[in-house]
Amino acid sequence: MQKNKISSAVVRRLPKYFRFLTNLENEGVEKISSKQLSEITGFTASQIRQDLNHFGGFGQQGYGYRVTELKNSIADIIGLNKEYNVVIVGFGRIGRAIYQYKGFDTKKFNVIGVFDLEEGTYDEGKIEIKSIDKLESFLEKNDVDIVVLGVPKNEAQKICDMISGKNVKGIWNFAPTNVEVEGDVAIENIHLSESLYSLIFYMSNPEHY
Amino acid sequence: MQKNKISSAVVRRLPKYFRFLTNLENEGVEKISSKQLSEITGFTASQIRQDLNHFGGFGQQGYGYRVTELKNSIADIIGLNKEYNVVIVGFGRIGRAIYQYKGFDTKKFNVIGVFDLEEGTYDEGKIEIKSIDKLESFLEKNDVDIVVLGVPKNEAQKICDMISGKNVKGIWNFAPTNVEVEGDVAIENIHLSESLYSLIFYMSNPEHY
DNA sequence: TAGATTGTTAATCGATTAACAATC
DNA sequence: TAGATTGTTAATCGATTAACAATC
Repeated sequence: MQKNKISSAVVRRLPKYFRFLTNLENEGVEKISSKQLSEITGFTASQIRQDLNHFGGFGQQGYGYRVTELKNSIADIIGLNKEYNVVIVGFGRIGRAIYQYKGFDTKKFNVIGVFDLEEGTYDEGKIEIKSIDKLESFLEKNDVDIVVLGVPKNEAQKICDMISGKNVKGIWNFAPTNVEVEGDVAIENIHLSESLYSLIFYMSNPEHY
Repeated sequence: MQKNKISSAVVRRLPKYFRFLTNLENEGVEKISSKQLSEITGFTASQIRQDLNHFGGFGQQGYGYRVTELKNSIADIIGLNKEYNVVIVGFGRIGRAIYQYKGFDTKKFNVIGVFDLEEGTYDEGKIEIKSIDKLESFLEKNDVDIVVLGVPKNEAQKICDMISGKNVKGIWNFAPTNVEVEGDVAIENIHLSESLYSLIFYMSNPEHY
């Protein structure tokens, strides 16, 4: 019954399509062809059509795609029209940066808890930081969708062990280590130093860039 | 004369090899086979050998690889044994997080300048924040290898236009937009919302995870 | 020498690109 | 209708995996 898995290459392009289409919408563009989208995104027109057709036919032959309609369809596919309860674990530099990140719609991403080794408050008492000791019971009592992991690498796996069986659906991991969690939990890693090291590789080896 | 380009898939695995080998070294492990490394990393033994052999033969038939030696070789390949002068442009949440990020060796990454719209100081006067107006002349007078872009998306391309022709070798871009720069400059993007959106896609569509 | 494991070539698999029939 | 552009199948390309000879 299960359809073929969407390859991760396609999944990584979906947010890019969403971003470019949002820009086009803001510029007031109403229609776009795969050829035009190709020029903007750098992907081939063929690839764009292939990608979209994994999820359905959003275009009109001879015409192209309606920008707003396609943008909204992609938002639905990704799941951007739902709300998510988020907990930030580890309130160091990265946890704080994520807390205040303005890049995504904060109506959809409710940070309902912030945890760190040290209890306390932050931002003139506006943020209550709870002890990590209380994370497990918090996850049991609240409907947490996403855990943002901003703890040191030694702590990351311990937190993930707490998470399994708590109905958490995704982990956004900033710790520089691979974590595992039991059950149906998606994990997305941001490994900053790996990204920097890739950059340095290309700087050191420009013939491969 | 130019050899075949190393594929980006390989380049992205190099920092992972480096990370796992560093861990192994710290644990006191002296030798490792591609099969053992496969179990640790999740890559196939075949792939690991293929990847390494793009850069030379680092192993010994019948024996395996010496951990420290291989780790050092990979560091050399990536370019981790050199020093880099870094400038941070945009000192908001992300710029600050990167400034204080402890994940990479700060001896090798000298932050020699921090720029923002507003001049000032930070961290009890320890950090001087210069006006972005002065960035261009700073780049001319100093040998800057890497520019970290932590500005809003509308500003990002303007900064990149300043950068071309200034001997900058790499841009680490955190702005949620694609930037371009003339000349032989490597660009590495960290698109936080795209990463989050991928996570949400898999949360919403677990059958594709 | 025998066993182990690399380095490397060949086979397979999957993703991208090209082509074109369908159709607006 | 003619022109344009999608949706989709087929061809190509590149990356991964398998196999094995080389050799420590």
